[in-house]
Amino acid sequence: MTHRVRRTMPLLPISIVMQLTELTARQIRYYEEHELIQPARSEGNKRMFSLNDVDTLLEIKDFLDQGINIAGIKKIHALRTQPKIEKTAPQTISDTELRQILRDEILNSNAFDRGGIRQGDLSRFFKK
Amino acid sequence: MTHRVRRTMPLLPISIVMQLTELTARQIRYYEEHELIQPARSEGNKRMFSLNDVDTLLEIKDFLDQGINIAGIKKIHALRTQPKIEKTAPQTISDTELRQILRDEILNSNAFDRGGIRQGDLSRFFKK
DNA sequence: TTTTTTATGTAAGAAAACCTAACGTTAGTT
DNA sequence: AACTAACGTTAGGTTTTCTTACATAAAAAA
Repeated sequence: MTHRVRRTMPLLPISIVMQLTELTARQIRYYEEHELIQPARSEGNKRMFSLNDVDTLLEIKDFLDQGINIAGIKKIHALRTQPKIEKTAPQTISDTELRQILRDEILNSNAFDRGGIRQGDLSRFFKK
Repeated sequence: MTHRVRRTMPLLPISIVMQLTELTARQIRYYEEHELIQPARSEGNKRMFSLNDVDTLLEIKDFLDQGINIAGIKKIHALRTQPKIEKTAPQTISDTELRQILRDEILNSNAFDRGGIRQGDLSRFFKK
């Protein structure tokens, strides 16, 4: 009967997530509104975030810094969670959309002199 | 400037800690009152717990189940955080106290048929 | 260059969560 | 019988979070 804490367990209130990600509450809610994250809710309707949610938010932040817009990030997420291309279900991403995303990526890839391209890696927050 | 999340970082509100430990808010506050834990506080004075705090609470729960009282647990904690016996600073634990603690331990050690004697191990909550 | 859209800021009012303080309770101890 | 330890419970107040709505700057589109 012992439940288990995982990276998917809703543990953190929005105030802590704000600290961890340096995002405002408005931003976090906006990203949820656009279905980039789906934080759990407490009984009283308060958002409760998992470590994975924080990971995703850090990733979103990184992508936004790279000039990719929310629509683009949404597609990228979709591509990752459902990367199998079945012939029964045709892809919802048009060629033009995909090309636009990639073009944005390339155009902005060296706009800033940043280090690695690891996005949304929560592990960098952990010491031990 | 990147801050880091550690096991000592205050992340969790009391409601989540209640779920993780299956303790009531009253119990948790009571243990703090008796200095078994020292959770951080938010700007607005709300308790914020670290993973280490949760660990400690699980340990406290285990000890209480074993029949050790709060005073005893407090001593045990003190013995662990300051286990060096300097001749300059004499121990504050009397022999009678120590014997009482050990006697309680022995008397209750097989009162229930439980498995290992690992106390307060948060790691058992983590899957990956 | 206007117009629209995107990604936010900000404010208001309500509700949930948490706080301290205080008194009640129950099982053990003295 | 009286006391203590370890809570439960209630009350009133404060903090945090919620939704909704309107404002805005910069970028994109027309």
